[in-house]
Amino acid sequence: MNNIMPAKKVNQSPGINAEAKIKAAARVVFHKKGFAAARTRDIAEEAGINLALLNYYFRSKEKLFELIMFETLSGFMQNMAMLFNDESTTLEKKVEGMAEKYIDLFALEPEIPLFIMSELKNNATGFIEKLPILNVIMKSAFIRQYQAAVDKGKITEPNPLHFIMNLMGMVIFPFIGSPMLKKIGNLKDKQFDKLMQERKKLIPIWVNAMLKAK
Amino acid sequence: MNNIMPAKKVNQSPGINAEAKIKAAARVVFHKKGFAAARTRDIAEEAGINLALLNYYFRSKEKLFELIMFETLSGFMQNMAMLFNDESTTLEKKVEGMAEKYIDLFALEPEIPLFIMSELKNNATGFIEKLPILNVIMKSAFIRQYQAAVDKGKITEPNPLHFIMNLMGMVIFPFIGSPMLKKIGNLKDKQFDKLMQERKKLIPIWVNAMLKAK
DNA sequence: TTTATTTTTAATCATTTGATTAAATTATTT
DNA sequence: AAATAATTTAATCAAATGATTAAAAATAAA
Repeated sequence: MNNIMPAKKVNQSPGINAEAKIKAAARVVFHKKGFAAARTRDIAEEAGINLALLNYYFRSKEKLFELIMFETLSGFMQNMAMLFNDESTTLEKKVEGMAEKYIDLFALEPEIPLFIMSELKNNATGFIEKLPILNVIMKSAFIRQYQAAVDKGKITEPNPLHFIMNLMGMVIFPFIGSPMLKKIGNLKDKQFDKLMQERKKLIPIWVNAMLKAK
Repeated sequence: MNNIMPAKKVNQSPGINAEAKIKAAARVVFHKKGFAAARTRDIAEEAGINLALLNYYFRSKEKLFELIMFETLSGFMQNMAMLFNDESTTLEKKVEGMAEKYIDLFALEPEIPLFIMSELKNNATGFIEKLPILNVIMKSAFIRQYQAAVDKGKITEPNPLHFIMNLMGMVIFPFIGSPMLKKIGNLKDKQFDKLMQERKKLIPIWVNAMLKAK
């Protein structure tokens, strides 16, 4: 049969690279609807291509999803890995970096947090196990610095996981709960965005205070 | 004479029970998979009833979902409304109450937070608009107490929405991010549960420190 | 009992949806 | 240009899925 993987090719005249258009469309649709609610026809329409092309280039909805999921997860983790393993910065600077990088990222693509958390719960293709970064976080420079600060009495809570939960909760949750939060605060999108920008500076201050609380 | 004792399916539950069984099963399946990924056949199987019964009692998958969603949301909001509007307790006590009630709730049903946030994003049936509670939170006793504390200089951040985001983030996010957090911390379910129990006491301490940070 | 009503089931329908095929079109190579 | 290869499309398939129907079974009413 003709289950031939298509050759890469420079495509110039009619529409630009159809494969790239499908991938970009898949990213949009999957992020917006999640795997289960996304239809291949949605993706084809978003990409402006014939439905058969999707299977021609990516073989199946599952394969295409795995690609998008892996790229999305990698983008998400890259920031974390960089910041956590930077030996040259203080704990405080790492928190500032986390807040700034992630709020910038999610301000551009607000659907990423809920997408990642939802699809990781299913973990249909074992994504969690395929993320080596997660295994080394607890051995990162960040964790060593945290432990040292605990030993010196500069941080009250000895378990760094609580700290990670709090930091991620403060940074990520507003994007996950935005529909509810916008309703509670009667916020337009612009006002919400402004709040998120404020949080880039506020979260490090709050976190600093928390670390010394007892 | 009627000596026919039909030993057919006497032990099968009667009808008024079937409706309740379907509803309970729908709650389990919808919470676990979300609306899009849940199949009516999943629900029928979970309930141990014939598929046609689902439509007989609830007319459609959508109608059944709306029922479950509404009940789940109401349960979620009830705690919040009670605590926010209690004139007799201090801000600090309200925070303690929030942490305790919600962690207890989510420890029993850990899928609720992600379920609610995911389905609210779609907001297919306008759930958000149908929740009057959300409209009155900003006029609650909690908010008045917050503003008073800001005026007295006891709280640094003037916008109570930041506070709500932080509190919800710290309480709710760990349940939303549990697959990732369990992997990072190499935690078994029991260890994770223990961390959540710890947070009932820790969150009020952290929040207290945050409020005075500057 | 007998009749009527409610509940349950098996079978089936109609639509949706992921995927395939064969042909048409476009591009590249000779 | 002719031949070959790559890309795209229209048409269709097959399975999944929400929903319906008609009949059977159980229950209540007479």
